[in-house]
Amino acid sequence: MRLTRYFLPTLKDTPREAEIVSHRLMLRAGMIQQASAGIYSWLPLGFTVMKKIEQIVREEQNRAGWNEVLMPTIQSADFWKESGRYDDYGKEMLRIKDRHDRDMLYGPTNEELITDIFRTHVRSYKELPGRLYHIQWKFRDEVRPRFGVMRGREFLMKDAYSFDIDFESARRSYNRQFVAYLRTFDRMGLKAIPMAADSGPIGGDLSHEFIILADTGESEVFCHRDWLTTDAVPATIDYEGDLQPIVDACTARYAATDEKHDPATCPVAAEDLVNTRGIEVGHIFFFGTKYSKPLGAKIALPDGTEDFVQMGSYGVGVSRLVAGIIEASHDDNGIIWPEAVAPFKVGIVNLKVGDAACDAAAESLYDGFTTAGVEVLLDDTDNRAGAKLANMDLIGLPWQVVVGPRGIATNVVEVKNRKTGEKHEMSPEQALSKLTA
RNA sequence: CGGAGCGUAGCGCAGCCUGGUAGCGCACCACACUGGGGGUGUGGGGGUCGUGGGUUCGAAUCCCGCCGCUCCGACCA
Repeated sequence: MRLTRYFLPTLKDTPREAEIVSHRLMLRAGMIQQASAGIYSWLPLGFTVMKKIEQIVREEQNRAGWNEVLMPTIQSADFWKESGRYDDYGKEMLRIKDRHDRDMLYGPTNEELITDIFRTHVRSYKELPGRLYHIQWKFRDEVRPRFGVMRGREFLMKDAYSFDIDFESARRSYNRQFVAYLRTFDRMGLKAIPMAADSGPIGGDLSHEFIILADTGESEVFCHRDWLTTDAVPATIDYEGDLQPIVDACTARYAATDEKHDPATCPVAAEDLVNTRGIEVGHIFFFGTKYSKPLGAKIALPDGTEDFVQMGSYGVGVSRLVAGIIEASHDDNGIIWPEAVAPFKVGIVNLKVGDAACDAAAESLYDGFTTAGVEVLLDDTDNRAGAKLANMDLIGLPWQVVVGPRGIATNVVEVKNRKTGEKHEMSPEQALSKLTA
């Protein structure tokens, strides 16, 4: 992509409304534009990153054995009346009426719809486990949206659901998601810690929030010091095998949200306990027959009797992750994208557009990267050098290749690693082979 | 939903207290000089001062209503 043809409205000044760093940087880097309170338009750079995150989530859900579907954003209130939640949900649910005066709503979540899909088509235990997910926009009319897309009213979320014959089987579904989440966040360059979370009225230990540590996080969390230095993600995973040892190993190391943490019973010595803040990027839990019962989702058992199906649900805040990754990865100059979610891998800066040698070298590099299938952004604008370099740091592409008249005279460009700040001079050919390897 | 604050050019702000017909920086346009970390000069363009009403000879400024947005708290992916 050439910057002269790319819609990237970066800002030098920080818009006043933005308080936390990810919100500031997303606005400054031209990723989003606020449409109204808690509702945002996604501009090209932000949209690209969000799609990359979405794709990683999708790949890992598929790998874990879930089938992707797509349920609508607008739902009939009928299902919610059936589950009893139409009255319970309160003002967070956006209620609307269609032209026939029917009660509709913009879905804040999808248990009702997914359960309806399941009950319509699945009659026998032989078809279990049922494993479906979708990635769809949600709307929750938060009293107080804040922090940009971190707590928007409209947000993109992956929600997966499982249907099992009994608790042991449900636990296996749960473990698959647990492990899939470890992989998902790890691929995005995040250390997401699974923390024991409030499991609500169902009880039991099958509820974990996946939290990335950040000072600006909304949740207060407690974890063992070892979490700060260890990596919990196994290199290879056999989803058909027994995942319990992996989950056990992970949950053996203490980590809990404040609602679950109790100093009186905490097994970790005070000097080993870290009390910090975090951002919830995922939440998995088992809720048994909470929805299958009111909605009548029953299956035939081997002995010919019927029973309600055991359900779990598993959410990842896709749009929130865009902000979460920035919170976890930035410096004073701007964003530092982990390569897996970077909008472009390489940014070429032509310091002197119009200079024949610089233009030729920059174009040649651009063609080389493009041909090699490396996503590249070429700054071919005629801004000043300082502005271009500052802008490139701001948008945080992992690698910068700086082409200037001084270096190109001796066939040298500068390759900079955005994260470490390391700069190395080399020929354009070497830069190409280094970054396409 | 309690508390606080803010709406003046695309962005950041001043002007308001003490009413007299709107200004600064950045950005934008033109030209010149410049050119390796957000340049310099000259000349331009752009604003029903959130909105409705009131007071007044006169309202961005004073008064009342409404709308929007943000922050702190309680609640949530």
